[in-house]
Amino acid sequence: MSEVRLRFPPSPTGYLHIGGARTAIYNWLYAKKHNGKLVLRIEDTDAERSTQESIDGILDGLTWLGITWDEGPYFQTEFANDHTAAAQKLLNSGHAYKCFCTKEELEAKRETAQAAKQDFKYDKTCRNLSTDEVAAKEAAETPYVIRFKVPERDDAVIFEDEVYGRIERKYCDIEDFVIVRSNGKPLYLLCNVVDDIRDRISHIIRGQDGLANTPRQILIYEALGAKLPTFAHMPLTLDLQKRKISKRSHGEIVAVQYYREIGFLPWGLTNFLVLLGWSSGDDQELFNKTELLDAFSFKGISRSNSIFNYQKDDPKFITDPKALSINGHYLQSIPVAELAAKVRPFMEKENIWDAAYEAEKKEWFHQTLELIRERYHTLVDFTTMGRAYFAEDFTIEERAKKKNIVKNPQLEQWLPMLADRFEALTDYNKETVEQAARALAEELEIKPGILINGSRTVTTGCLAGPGMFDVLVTLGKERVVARLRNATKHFA
RNA sequence: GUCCCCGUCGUCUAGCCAGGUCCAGGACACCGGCCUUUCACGCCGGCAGCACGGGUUCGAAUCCCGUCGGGGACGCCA
Repeated sequence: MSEVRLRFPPSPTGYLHIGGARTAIYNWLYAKKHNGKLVLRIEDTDAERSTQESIDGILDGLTWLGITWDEGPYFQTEFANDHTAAAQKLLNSGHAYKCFCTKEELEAKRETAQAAKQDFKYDKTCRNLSTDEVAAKEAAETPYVIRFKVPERDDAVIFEDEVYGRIERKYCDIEDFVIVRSNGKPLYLLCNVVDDIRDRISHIIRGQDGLANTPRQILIYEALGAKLPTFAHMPLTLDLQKRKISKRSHGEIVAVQYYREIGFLPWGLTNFLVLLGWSSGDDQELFNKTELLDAFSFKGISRSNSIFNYQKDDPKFITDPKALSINGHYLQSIPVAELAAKVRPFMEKENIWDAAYEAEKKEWFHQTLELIRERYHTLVDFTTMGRAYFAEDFTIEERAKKKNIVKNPQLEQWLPMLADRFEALTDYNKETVEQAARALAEELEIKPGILINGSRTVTTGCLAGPGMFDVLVTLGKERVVARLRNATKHFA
C-alpha cells in the first residue's frame, strides 16, 4: 500500500483565511486518520506578496489552530528548476508546443469572440506551424509561451472525485492552455502538479474552485507519466449574499487571527469549521480530537456550498452564532486551570491581571471563573461582562441601570443601608448575606428583588449573571460594601 | 457566451446511492413557558424547509426529464 500524503499549499497573504483553515483542517484530519503525512508548501511565486511577514501570518494561524504538519514548509520558488524541467520534458515529448501568438493578437480574437457572444478558445494557430515555421520564429527570437497540447479526441477526461463523484470533461472543451509564460516562468497549473508529483501527494483535498482545473491537471499528470492522486473537492463557504468571503469585502472575520483576538479557543473554531460542509452522518456536532478523527471521512462532505452566517450590524453576533455557541460550549467545559491560562493574556491586555491569581488568589480566581463562565461565549467576555469581578473600572449597562436603578430612586438610600448590614456581618457568607438582604427588604416592606437587582447592577454592572448571593460572596465583603455605598453616584 | 457543479427550516445539516418506518430528524438562531432575585445558564414547548413543473410508481425529499435559481471555471493570477 502506498503512503498517504496530503498537502496544504497556501499562498502567503499575511493571515490565514477561515476557508483555507478549513481546507487545512480536512487535509490534516485525513492525514492523521490514515497515519499519513501532511506537507506544508508555501506557494510563494507571487513575489510581491511573499514577504516573510505574510508567510509568518499563515504559519502563525496554523500553529494557533493546532494544525501540525510533518514536512515543510517548502517553498514553491525553491523548485523553479523542477517546473522548467517539466515544461521542457513536455515539449520534448510532444505534449506541448511553443506558441508565438502575441497577447495583443489573442486579446483581439478574444474580443471578437465575445462581441459575437461566442466562446473563446485558443485557435491552435501555432500548434499547426510547420517545423520550418517554428525554426524561423526561433531564429528570429520571437517570444513564445508554451502551451499544452490537448489530445484531439472525441471522448472525455474522466475522474472519480471522492466528494462529487464521477466528473467528465470533454477533450474538445479544453483549450490548449498555457503552461509557461513568455518570460519563461511556468504557470501555477503546471507548478502545482509538478510539486505534487515530487512531494508524492496521494490525496488532494481542496476547494471546489479547483474542480474545473482538475481535468487539465490530470492531462499534465498523464503527459508526465505520473500516477494520479485521489481528488476530493469540498464545497465553498459563501456569505449570506452567496459571495465568496474575502478579507476585502468582509474584513477581519475571515481571518483566523481574528478569532484568536476575540477569544475563541482553537478547538472551538476548528469544530465549527469542520461542521461547515461536513457532518458525521448522525446528530453529533461536538467532537473532541479523537472522536473527530474517528468520525471524519469524505463521505460526510457535502456537495453544496455552505453559508457563513454573519450579519454585520448585529453587535451581539460578532461572527456566525453557531461558532459562538460551539466556542461557548468548550469555554464552559474545559478544566478551569486550562481556562485560567487562556484568560490570562486577555486580562493582561486589559491591565486587570493580578499575579496573585496564580498564587495566593488562585483558588478564588478559579472559583470565580467557574461561577461566571457559565454563560460566556468568548474569552474576552471575562474582561467585559466579567470585568467587575476583577477591576473597579467596570461600566454599568444602560439596560440594567434603567430597569433596576432608575425605576426605584429610593435605592439611593436603600443600597447604602444594605451596605451597613453587610458590613456588620461577622460571618460573611452566602447564607448570612441572603438573610441580611431579605431582612432589610422585609423591614422596608419591599420585594427582595428590588434590593437584589439593585445591588446586582451596582456591583457587577450587568443585568444578568449568576445567582446574586454567590456573586456577593465571590466579590467579597469589602468590595460589595464599597460599591453599594458608592451607588449614590449613579443617581445623579 | 461555453463547460462543470449544486439546490431539504433564517443558517449548518440528517435522510437521497439500495423509493414506503419522513404529514421530513438534529443543531444554532428566534419565540413562548417553567425555574429564579435577574439572565445571555438549565429544563420543557413552539415557529419554520424537501426551488418549481411534469413523468415513472400502489407509493417520491428520494428515480427520470424539463424549468428556474445559485455557485465555480474559462488569464502569459495563484
